Order: sequence, then structure tokens, then C-alpha cells
Amino acid sequence: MAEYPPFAVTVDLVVLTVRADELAVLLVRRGVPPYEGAWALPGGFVGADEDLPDAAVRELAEETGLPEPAGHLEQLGTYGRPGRDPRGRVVTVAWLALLPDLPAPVAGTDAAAAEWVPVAGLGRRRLAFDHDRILADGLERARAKLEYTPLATAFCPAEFTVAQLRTVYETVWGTHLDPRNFHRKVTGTPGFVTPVGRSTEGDRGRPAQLFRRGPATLLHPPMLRQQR
Amino acid sequence: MAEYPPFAVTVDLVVLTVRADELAVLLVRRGVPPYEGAWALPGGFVGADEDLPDAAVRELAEETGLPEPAGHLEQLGTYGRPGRDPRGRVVTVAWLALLPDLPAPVAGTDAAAAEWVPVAGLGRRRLAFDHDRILADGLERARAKLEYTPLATAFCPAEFTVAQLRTVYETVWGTHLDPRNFHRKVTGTPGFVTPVGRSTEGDRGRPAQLFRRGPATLLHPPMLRQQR
DNA sequence: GCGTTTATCGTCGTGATGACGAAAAACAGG
DNA sequence: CCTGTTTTTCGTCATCACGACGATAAACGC
Repeated sequence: MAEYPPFAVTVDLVVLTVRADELAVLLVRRGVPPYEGAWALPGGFVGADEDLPDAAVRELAEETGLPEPAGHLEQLGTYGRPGRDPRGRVVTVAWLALLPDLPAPVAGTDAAAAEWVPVAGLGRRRLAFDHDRILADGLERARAKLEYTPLATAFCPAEFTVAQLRTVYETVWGTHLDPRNFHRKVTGTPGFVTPVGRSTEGDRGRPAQLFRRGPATLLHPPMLRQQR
Repeated sequence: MAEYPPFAVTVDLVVLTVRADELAVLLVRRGVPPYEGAWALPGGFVGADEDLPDAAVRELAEETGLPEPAGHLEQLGTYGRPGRDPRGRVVTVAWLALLPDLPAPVAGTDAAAAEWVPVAGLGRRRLAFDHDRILADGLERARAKLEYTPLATAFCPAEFTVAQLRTVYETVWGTHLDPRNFHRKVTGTPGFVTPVGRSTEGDRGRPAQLFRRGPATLLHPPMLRQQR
């Protein structure tokens, strides 16, 4: 293998959650060069004998402090433009994680502290390396996948109401959805959600039925955002 | 960078086409160990100063013998399980290419000759490395993307008839579609196809209008396969 | 008891779709 | 020239999904 150019391989994570009616991404502030002091996606190098999904799960656990989160993790894409890392030829495998709002504070074992940053407020702020592009791709992937998969449930706790699920769609898409039509669509799509049998109490208004995510892996027909 | 484990990085291609009413994948027969004599996806190592898309385009051109094919190329996923290549730690970035049926014979510059192999006939035949899994992922991606993108046109020549496009869908999905409803759907979806103005001649039956692919990048609403 | 809030059920019109009929436009063969 | 065949293209109709609402149910605060 010595005749082939050597690469370093990293994993980077686009970790999204919905908290306080805002879509937020997990970012770290870099404490060492390059890009010292800049915001960046959490990530790290892949071990010599480590599988790629294992490296992503390990980094996710390190950054969120949770052993086995109930969310969703999928490969997003791989970025390897020469010069994207001034330290050398580094190819990064980016992953997209969708998590429920974590009650535990985010404090990784790394020196750099991680923070939830609302994506709406990122504006013109530049991330380190090519992480702007990776984040943009992750957001687009998440928004698109809500349409034809039940992945919005990954943003919710294990048991949730239809209104909570609707808030996820509205927050990720930045749109407003009719509560009645949304309710009909969610409860009418086979396998999307399954009723628990209990209801919420103590909130304002009529108690809502509690659901868990259903067995469906694809929504037929999909939940389309209106395009106008 | 010396403190981080070194990897070799390759690109592998899932190149699909529709020919003779069959979905076919471009495969090469390996001439050197490991997996000597086995079928494998075409691919190769990424250059020391080469971007990943450039490497994929280069390999595609080498294998198909065409400088700039009119098809579609997108990143499929990255596979890096330790042990997937007996020569060492190799991470491969897989790409999915959809091409029209090439009139030119496929003869790459590599020693190993490339061949179109119908995917239906692959059956229990094992490909080298983890290429079975990569091919399966590529097929699933292609089938899914026909639903909500106009990518079926990538399987067609620059000018095509509605019937040719329908054959693509039927071949990739393995289903039968009603010609009248398909015609209504294709011509009624804005931006899917644009009429050329001319028609076919010499074929059997009524001459068909010729179309080019339209400007749309997403199909709204999507062309759903019936699930029953 | 009453207003407020939220969840859930209905209704109605519209547009997309599956199933299918029918006409149009070419050709082959008598 | 006529007829049958093939394929494209246009219509029709019932059904279903969906957007835009109205209406009711079930909690709470006062």
C-alpha cells in the first residue's frame, strides 16, 4: 500500500435538534489551530482499526455525553477537496444526527465545550474548514427527509403528541401547518405513529393523546411541503 | 499529521444503464489479487492532489471511454470497514452514475475489460470486496430517486420519446405502467420534459413527439410507484 | 359557571391518480 | 385503396388525498 498517497480520515457530525421552537445545531469552538477560536462541527479522527459508523457513534457520544441516544444517525457525505485542511490531505466522512431535545447539558470530554446554536442565527457566521457547506448539506438533507420518511419522530422524545410532532415540521421547514390537516395526515398514514393509550396532563387545553413512532420506514404518500 | 493513522482512499463506481429493456451495471473482472478473477465495480485510487469528484469523473471516463458523458453522477456513500480490503486500510467513496445506453463499446484503458452485466442475472454471484453491498445501495438509491427527481432522463439520449422514458421506469422498477397515465403525468408535470418540436419516423405505430429533459430538478408531485 | 386554550372530528371543493375508452397517425399486406 | 395492426395521444369517470375551513370535546383559570 505504500505506493498510494496516504490520507487522514475524520468524521464530522451535523447534530440537529429542536429546542424552544428553534432548529439548533451542535457546534464546538476550536481551541487549537487551525481556525482557532472559530466555530466548527464536532468531529475527530477515525481510529486505525475503527469502522466509520463506530467512529461517528463514538464522537456523538463524546460530544453529547449520552451513551446511546434515541435519535437517528446516517451518513451524509464525504468531503475531501485538497487544501480543505491546512494540516494536510484530510478526507472527512460527514454524518447527520437528529436528536430529541436533550435534558442533560452538553459537555463533552473534549477540551472545547459544545453548544447548541440556532441555525437561524448563524447568518453570515463562517464555520471552520468547509463546515459551512457540510452544514448546509445536512440541513437540506434533513428538510427533504421529513417529507418522505417518519424521521421527524427522531426529534421527539419516545412518547410525544401530534402537536409536538407538528412543531418539529414547522421548525425544520420554517412553515406553518394546519393542525387539523396535520393530525389527519399523521394518524391516517399507516405505520407513522402508534398510540400509547395514555394522554398528557397538566398542560393547557385539552389533553393530547401520546404516540410512539410507528414501524413505517417510508411515508406513503409523502408529507409534501407546499411549493409556492 | 504523522500521529494519525494513514488510510488509502479509492473511488468505486456503480454505473447503471438501461439496454435491451434490462437494467445493467458496469463491472470489471479483476486481473490481479486480491479477488483475482472476480467481478468488481470499476474504481481506483484517488490521487495525492485530486478532488473526490474529479477522481470519480476520471475513473468514469477511463472505464467508459467517453470524455464527457451526458448522464448523471452523484456521491453514493463511503465504505471503510476494517478488513474490507486485505491489502490494508482502504476507505472507498462510492459514486452512482446513470448513463444512456452507450453506442460505443466499453473498453477502458485499464487491463481489465469492462462489461455491462444485467442486474437481474447477478443472482447469487458474489462481487469482490464489499461491492455487493455498494451495488445494492446504488440500486436502491436509483430506484428511489426516480420517484421524486427527473433523473430517469439520465438513462435516455438527449432527445427521447415518452415511451422511452416509460421503459426506463418500468425497467428500473420492474413494474408495468399505464402508457396513457404516464404520458399525462410526464407532460403535465412542469419542467419535467420540454418538447423539441420534431417527431420520430420509421418506427412502428404512430410517430412520437421528441422531448429533452426539462429544467426541473425535483418532481412536484412525485411519481410514486404503487405499493401493493 | 364562563371564557380560554388546545385537541380532535367533519365537511366541502379541488386537484392528482388509476382504470379504461377512443381517436389519431403511421405501416404492412392484400 | 382498403383493412388490420401498432403505437401515440386525448378524454372520461370514479376515487382518493389534501387545503381551507367550521364545529365539538376536554382540560384549566378565574
